[in-house]
Amino acid sequence: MQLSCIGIMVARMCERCNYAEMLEGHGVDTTPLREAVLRSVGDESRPLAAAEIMAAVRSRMSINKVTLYRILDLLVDKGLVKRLLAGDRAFRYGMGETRHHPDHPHFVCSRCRVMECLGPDLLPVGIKKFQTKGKRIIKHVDVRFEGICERCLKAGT
Amino acid sequence: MQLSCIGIMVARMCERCNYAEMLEGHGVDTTPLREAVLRSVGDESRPLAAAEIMAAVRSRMSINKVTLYRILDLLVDKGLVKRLLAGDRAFRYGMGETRHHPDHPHFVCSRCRVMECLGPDLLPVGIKKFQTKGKRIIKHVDVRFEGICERCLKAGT
DNA sequence: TTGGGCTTGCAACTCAGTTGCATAGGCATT
DNA sequence: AATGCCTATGCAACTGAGTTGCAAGCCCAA
Repeated sequence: MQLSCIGIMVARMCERCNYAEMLEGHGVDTTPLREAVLRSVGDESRPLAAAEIMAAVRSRMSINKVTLYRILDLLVDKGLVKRLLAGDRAFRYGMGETRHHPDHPHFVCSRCRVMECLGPDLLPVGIKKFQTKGKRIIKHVDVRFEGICERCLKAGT
Repeated sequence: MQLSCIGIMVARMCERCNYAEMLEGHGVDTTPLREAVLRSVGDESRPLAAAEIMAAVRSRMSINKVTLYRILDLLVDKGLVKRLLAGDRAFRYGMGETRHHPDHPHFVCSRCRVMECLGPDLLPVGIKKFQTKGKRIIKHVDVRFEGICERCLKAGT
């Protein structure tokens, strides 16, 4: 990460330009903090709690917690980021759906509360074609697997 | 509800005896408060937030909020009650799985945050046979539909 | 009757997130 | 340059849901 935008082409796309573009593409003016928050979420393979995002952003610049929550609200609102439930009191934040990030279920370890992304293939077939049974409107489905993660299995008795 | 245990047989089972029996059956000594809490959860068709359970119990007897949370912890621990996520910061509590209450997905209205139970038939086929892919152990799957409920659809523009 | 183990209550606390203001920068208009 | 406005950020104080620590009160057994 932190690849130069005008450097030679490398395997990974220039994330820096990318995140700024993503913001603009969703009608959000980019600011250094917004970009840093989105980058912190996007550079991780698993959804993070606000406190983890704050630590990640603070490793590079200074940010107030209120600002962080406001930026997260904004990004969730614009669909760039998804607010996820892990089963404890803290929300997790992961990248919103795009071509590169298709909808997928999550796994939460009930011991260490870490949340992981599962492959979209683990979304049970047919779950996308849920009916609007009754007179309610169904907009999303959220599939959450719970159990013990690999690390805890290795570590614990 | 509140049918007499020694009265004539009516369509519904004697809930009073039932809840006490359920407690004992799960190795929990019954007390008036525990029974009242379990009844409040069991008599509802939808999962309730702690505050709603408190109101329901208090309509019949007095209870302290700490006691309520401790009883809920106990019931969840013993499997009599299930702690559910609605998308806001408050847990919901619904009856645990039994022969009469099979596993089922839930619906949450993103406008009024009310949670409803959906039929077990709405659990996408095959979701029960999820693999223990990788080296993690998967214990539960939680399927949550989100959208706008019937009441809000009628009420709102 | 002494002691231990439960259940319940009260007060104070925690944690994650929110609200209400103040400040500071940017841009447009005068 | 001065004025006004609009947005982004920060600080302090607050909120809501749940938790912790400790003190009764009660029951049963030794």
